[in-house]
Amino acid sequence: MGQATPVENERNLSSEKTEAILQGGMREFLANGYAATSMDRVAKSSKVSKATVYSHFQDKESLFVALIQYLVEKKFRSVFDPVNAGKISSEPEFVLKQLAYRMLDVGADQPLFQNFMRVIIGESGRFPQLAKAFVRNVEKTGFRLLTEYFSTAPQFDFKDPEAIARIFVGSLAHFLIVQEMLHGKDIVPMERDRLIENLVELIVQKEK
Amino acid sequence: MGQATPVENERNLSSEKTEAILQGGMREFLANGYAATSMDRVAKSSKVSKATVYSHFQDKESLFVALIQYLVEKKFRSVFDPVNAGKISSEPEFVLKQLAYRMLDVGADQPLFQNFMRVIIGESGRFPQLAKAFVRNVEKTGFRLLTEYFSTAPQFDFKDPEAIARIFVGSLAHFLIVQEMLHGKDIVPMERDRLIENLVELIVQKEK
DNA sequence: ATGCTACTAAACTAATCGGTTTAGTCTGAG
DNA sequence: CTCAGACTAAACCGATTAGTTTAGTAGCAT
Repeated sequence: MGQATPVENERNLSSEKTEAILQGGMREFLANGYAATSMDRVAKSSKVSKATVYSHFQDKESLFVALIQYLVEKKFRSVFDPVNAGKISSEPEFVLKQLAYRMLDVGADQPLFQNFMRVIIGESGRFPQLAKAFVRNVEKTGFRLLTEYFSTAPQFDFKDPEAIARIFVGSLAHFLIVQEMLHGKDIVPMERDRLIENLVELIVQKEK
Repeated sequence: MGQATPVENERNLSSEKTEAILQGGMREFLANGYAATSMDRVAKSSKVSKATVYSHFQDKESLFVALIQYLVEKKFRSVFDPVNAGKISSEPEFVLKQLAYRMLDVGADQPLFQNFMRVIIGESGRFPQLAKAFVRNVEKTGFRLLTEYFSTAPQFDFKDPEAIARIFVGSLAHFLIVQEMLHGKDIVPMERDRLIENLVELIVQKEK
């Protein structure tokens, strides 16, 4: 497998061009997936010559890997971990609902993130290291935040806060996948509020 | 978009060949995705000449669509709906655990199903009608079974059984995606029993 | 001015793609 | 025997692919 590091700065390659290529690569790869994206299109979308693409990145696979690593670490890292979900000391019911809404928001109306997850899952067979990077940075981040909250909030006394965190994140993530990514809105309709209401209630009833 | 119906039986095209092509197509498309699969490889894997492939299916897209429709309706339809999860009249805790184990089993040790879901999600942008077929046949089937159970089992009195069903299926499906498909086992380790135990407890505590 | 280098546009290569065609084999019906 | 049609292997087509090369431009340092 190709290495993830761009050739950049082995010489004076401008990081502006590198950035442009990553932006163009993002548009193309996230819209079409790995195999269906051509390097000519990446170059055109980056407004850079094809030769420049190949002077900044070793080959197609290297560019793709570098791009996904970049997205996973810089751009979508905190998608499941919105900046301090309100006052963390409010009513648990409020905190959890707030958190759930933000997760569904960012997943739903950011078409880029939807395509990003599509590519991550779609290519997880051929690029397992990228899938793992996604789990390490995105999923794990969400789990940790919630596990911490369930462990420390005085209203709760779960014997296994991590498992509860998984159930919380899993319910919402799966909802997002079915309703948005798989276009299930018309087939198995359900208001987000309905899911969130029931999910939070299910968990909050466990209060001390 | 191409039509889903094979050309078969407009003339005497043998359904043995059709079946062989679908099998070969399944191996290739599920392993490599749509764009990265060539028709030459499909023909070779089907042990059939390329010309025969094109006499049974109009083009690549038609074959792919027909294949996924076939898998969605015939092969993986009841994956989330295992044949009558034990005696439906047993203890709810037992019934739910049984159901959860079967869902995780079939998802985990059937590499074909994993690749199938990978392709469905990965191609859901370019083939929305296939994603919808998946939701209609696979997901909805699982939801319905559980919704019915939660509605009719005398031990429960949920005000919104459908939402609870979503939470149940979602938690398990997301677990499957992260642990198996995205190779997260080592990064965010968790025993399936731990998740199932907590999920079932969370729901069963709601008994009348 | 000279030289170095990041860059561009465009031509190029070898391979592969989806799809068609050709020439010929085999089988079963009339 | 004859004929139709399902099938095969292989050649073929034009387009597209990843990647390289070529020729030339622009900026910057000495």
